[in-house]
Amino acid sequence: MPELPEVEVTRLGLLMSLPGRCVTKISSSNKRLRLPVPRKLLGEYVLGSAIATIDRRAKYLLFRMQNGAIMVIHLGMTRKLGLIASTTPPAPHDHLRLLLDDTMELRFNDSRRFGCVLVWTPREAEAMEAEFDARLGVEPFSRKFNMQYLRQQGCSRKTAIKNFLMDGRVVAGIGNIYANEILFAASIHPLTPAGLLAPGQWQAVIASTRRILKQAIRSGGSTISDFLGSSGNPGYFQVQFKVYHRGDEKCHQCNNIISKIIVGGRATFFCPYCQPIKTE
DNA sequence: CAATATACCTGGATGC
DNA sequence: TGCATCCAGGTATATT
Repeated sequence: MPELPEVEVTRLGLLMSLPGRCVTKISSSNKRLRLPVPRKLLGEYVLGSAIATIDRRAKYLLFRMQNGAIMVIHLGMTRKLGLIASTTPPAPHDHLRLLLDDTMELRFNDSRRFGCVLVWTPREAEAMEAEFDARLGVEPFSRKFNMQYLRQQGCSRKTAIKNFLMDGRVVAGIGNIYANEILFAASIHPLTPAGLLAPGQWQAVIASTRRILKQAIRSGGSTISDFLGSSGNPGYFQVQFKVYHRGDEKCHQCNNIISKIIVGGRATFFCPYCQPIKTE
């Protein structure tokens, strides 16, 4: 389930060898992803062009082409985007394959088809990116992710802090797993209404978010070499989960039992002792 | 306007 | 063993 850290790890992996490579052939499945794959635009603006660099915004990867076009890829749920030897037989659910001039292939495999591929032409790229950017929340590692912003966004909202953190229009890149882990690290009960957080709790949210995401990126980064394999990269952060998927197990911090509840339709894990409802 | 529900999709786990 | 059912989860859209 790619959230910000997994997308960032993917980006860092691709950055090691993709910039400067020219796309020499494109094949795509006829399956519709979240949106149809823009085969025509891929042929016009990605085929025959070199990849300049790759950026990330929220959970999206932005492949900046040397001709000014931008190819946007969202990994959906399945986190399989990697460089593979072009001789490797195609796998089921390979939806996009970009052959490169060094005989490697960039393959996007998305069995559940929750991902998407977009192409912005050189002419429209700037405007599209600005519009795209405006719809998304602040990046957790940017200066905009600060107490003033969070209190201003959160003050009038009754929704649970966990839903608030997962709202991509407020903060970019936090999904269900990291929302659980961040709130444990911040000692905040996931059901606490966002509007009732005390200043110290907002500070804890900010610090914990950055710390957890950074740790996760570092742990995932240790498997970057797996990008050259065919099996995707598992990363190592899951062994560090403090609460996610640990319902009925003991809290590592206090030995009490981790609770599992449903918040906003999502499985939510927390330690009732370490994360009391408390709004100072 | 905020909050909640639903649709999209497949593979793996679980239940009978 | 095999079949049905549920669950996972990001995001756009619809509904309350």
